[in-house]
Amino acid sequence: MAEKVVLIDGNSIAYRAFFALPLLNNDKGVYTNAVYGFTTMLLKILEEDQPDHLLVAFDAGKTTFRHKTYTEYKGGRQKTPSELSEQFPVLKELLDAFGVKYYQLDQYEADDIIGTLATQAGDKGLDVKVISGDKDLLQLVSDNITVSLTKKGITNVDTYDPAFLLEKMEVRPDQVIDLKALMGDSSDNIPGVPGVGEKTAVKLLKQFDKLEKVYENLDEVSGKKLKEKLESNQDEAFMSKELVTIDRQSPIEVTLEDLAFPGYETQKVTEFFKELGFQSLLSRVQGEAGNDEAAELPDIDIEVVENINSEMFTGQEALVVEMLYDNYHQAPIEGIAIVNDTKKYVLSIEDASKSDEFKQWAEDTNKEKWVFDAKGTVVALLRYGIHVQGITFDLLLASYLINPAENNHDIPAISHRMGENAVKYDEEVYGKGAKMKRPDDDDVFYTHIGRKAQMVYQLKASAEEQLKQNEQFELYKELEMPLALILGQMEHRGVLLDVDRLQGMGDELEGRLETVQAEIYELAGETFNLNSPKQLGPILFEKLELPVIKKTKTGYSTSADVLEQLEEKHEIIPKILLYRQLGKLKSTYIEGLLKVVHEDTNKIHTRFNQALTQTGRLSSIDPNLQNIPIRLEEGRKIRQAFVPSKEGWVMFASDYSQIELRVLAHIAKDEKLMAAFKEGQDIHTQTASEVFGVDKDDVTSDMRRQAKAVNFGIVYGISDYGLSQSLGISRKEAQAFIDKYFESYPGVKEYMEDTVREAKRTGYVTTFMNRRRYLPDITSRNFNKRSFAERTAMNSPIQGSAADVIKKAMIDLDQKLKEDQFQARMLLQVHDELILEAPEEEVEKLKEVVASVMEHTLELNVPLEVDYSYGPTWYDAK
DNA sequence: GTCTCCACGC
DNA sequence: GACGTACGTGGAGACA
Repeated sequence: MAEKVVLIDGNSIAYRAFFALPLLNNDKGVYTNAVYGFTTMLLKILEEDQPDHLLVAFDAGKTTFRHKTYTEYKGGRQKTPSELSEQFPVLKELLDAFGVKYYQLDQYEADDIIGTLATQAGDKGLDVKVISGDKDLLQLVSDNITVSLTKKGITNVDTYDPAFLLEKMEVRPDQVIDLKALMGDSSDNIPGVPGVGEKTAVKLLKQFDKLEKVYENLDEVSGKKLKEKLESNQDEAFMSKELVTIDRQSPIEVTLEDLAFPGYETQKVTEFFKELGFQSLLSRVQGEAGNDEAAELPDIDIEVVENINSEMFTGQEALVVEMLYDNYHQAPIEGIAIVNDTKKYVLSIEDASKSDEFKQWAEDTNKEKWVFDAKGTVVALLRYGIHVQGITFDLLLASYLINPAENNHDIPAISHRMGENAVKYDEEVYGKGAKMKRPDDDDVFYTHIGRKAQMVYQLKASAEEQLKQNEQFELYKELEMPLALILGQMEHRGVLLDVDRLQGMGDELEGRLETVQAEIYELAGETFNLNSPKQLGPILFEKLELPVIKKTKTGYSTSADVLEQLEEKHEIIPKILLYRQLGKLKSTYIEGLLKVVHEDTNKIHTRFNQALTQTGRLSSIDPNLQNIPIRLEEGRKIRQAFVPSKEGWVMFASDYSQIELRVLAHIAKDEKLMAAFKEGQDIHTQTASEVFGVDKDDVTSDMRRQAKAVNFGIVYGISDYGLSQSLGISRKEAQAFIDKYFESYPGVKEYMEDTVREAKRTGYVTTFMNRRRYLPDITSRNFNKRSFAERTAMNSPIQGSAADVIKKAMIDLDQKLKEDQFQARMLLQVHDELILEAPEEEVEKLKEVVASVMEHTLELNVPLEVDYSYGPTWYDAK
């Protein structure tokens, strides 16, 4: 890819920022709004464009060569307010901190500097991006020069390439100057031709192409008045053209090479931000990867150990088991780093796995191990016959609990967030994508993992301190940590897949898909790629002329809800829906699962991500076993391929009934809702009866369906819009439902209001076990952001507390199964249900044990209810 | 490789 | 009236 050059019009952006933002000042009383705005824009460019060359150009002084042509150039402009002009020196300091070059040239404007450099770089075939608020710069647009103009605010831009320019302004880049010459520009005091505005100018240019031609062919101009005006202002027009023409050969003394931008040093920028009081921007540089290469890390003293002996261990060490790939069920262990208060060791997995001393230490419950990702560490080493015990600290889980909104929870990112800089990002050491590999130099590799272990060792104290401060230590230590080990066992154990059965279903689907596909092609009158919405769209909405219901950014929407509305209109529609349904089953579930099944054991080993969701739920990847079909019979049959791993065993599934609504009843202490659960009412019927104001016996199935959707909406925190979509009603009607719901359950309403109020006060919401979710947008002036945050505030405690409940139940159940010496064991968790496998003969006792553990793991002020079932396959456990 | 669209579960 | 609307994962196509 061509190198990227970014040229910023410094004055223009500073002006924009100044006027777009309120007049902020920092604690020293210095105005910083323009600098702040400029910085947000700069950070965005660095993140998104990653320029190889970067320059900020400024205007120099009052007079320019243009004033010789026209003394009134830029006349009548308001003087730059002192609140802004005093920010320019600060802005330049900021650029110095970033290591970004800036330049100004006597008698020239920023435009000319940019024009000259852009032209040079463009000629060399580099990729150029110009950033400004000044439309004049659009004349620079070409195949490899884009110009981004600020819209509202500062970071919001329109990026013009020749096509977009033509679309927006109806001119080519070279016509921009003709356009300005004709219409003038009051802000620069450029006269143009009085009486000619944008419309007329565009019209003239369309007809005559350029200014010179307009005057050569004045006779052909339509309209007497216009002709006169053009005639009498010819000099002004040509002078205007000269004024707005950017000098692309200004005598600049900088070259492209001078503009090389290697990235900034986090340290310097951080310091400067702190000085200016830009607290909110700190996280954007600290989490930034790969920019502090310049600051070489100090060497650390690492001992590469081949002969492991028990003397090495103090009983409190950080342990890092390094793999290059994230699937720890398969990824080879590249090395092991161990750090304690005196030493740093690294070992190869070969040496470690054949060492009795290592195994002894690893499996000794009394020898503390501090790790990053207990689950991955344990599972990876299990493959080498080592069952790690004694893990007392997990940096990954700690970091996740402290703030689930951070999306990067690897050791370097956490370290940087916690103010430690002594470790590189993996990408720097390993590269990324296809080029990712272990460094050829072992020293580099061992140093890297040694540093990681060092970080784990070092950060334990402050991470635990933070958890305690947040009153989350129990959540961490008694819930998530033990759960990690249980999940690890579940993953490692795996679920047996009936591969032949799945294969058989695949073959059958294959045949049916071919048939349906042929029918669709027949009805469409042509063949096309049925999996491509882009190709399907035109067939349905142009060729077959079906009514367009919804559009997407890129074309016609062909989503299921759209197609369902067209079902009656053409017989091709139901076939497409069927094709989609079967195709999904085949590609995602049949082929997808077969792809990841372990070839020796026929088992599937998912990974539960315990440090991802914002609410505290788990997620499942590689494969995702939390979205195996159930709703439609056709898909549900996939579950027949999930079978017990032993002869004479059964699959046993147990799920909470309405756990979220029960949690809601508990938290909100709503009398009616609590009563309904205590009495064992059907909650959807109950809600329908309340919302529609009819007797429970008079609730129709349609009322119940709608009430169910409302309950669903409450649980998931959807908006009136969301509810309107799911019920196919108007937004007003949906809102009416929601209002009615709150009227019916005043306790719920009160809870919702309290929660939002509390979230506004503290900035976060919590669950039963003190899991947190921060909601910075809850005080946003932006209605959408704020509304979303408010719904999140209402919903997260419900969903998150339900997650707490089932997680705790898993710990209790694991304990109980061990205690009572069950052979039965957990395999999967799907948010509100647990799937186990068990010997047939344990089933009777299991029913009772599982249900009672799940129901009583936490006592709420409504009963928790658990349903269970079992059978020879997961399908039968329904 | 990354984005978009679509579809599956809770 | 804004403007994009519960949380996730994954497959396929399109584009670079």
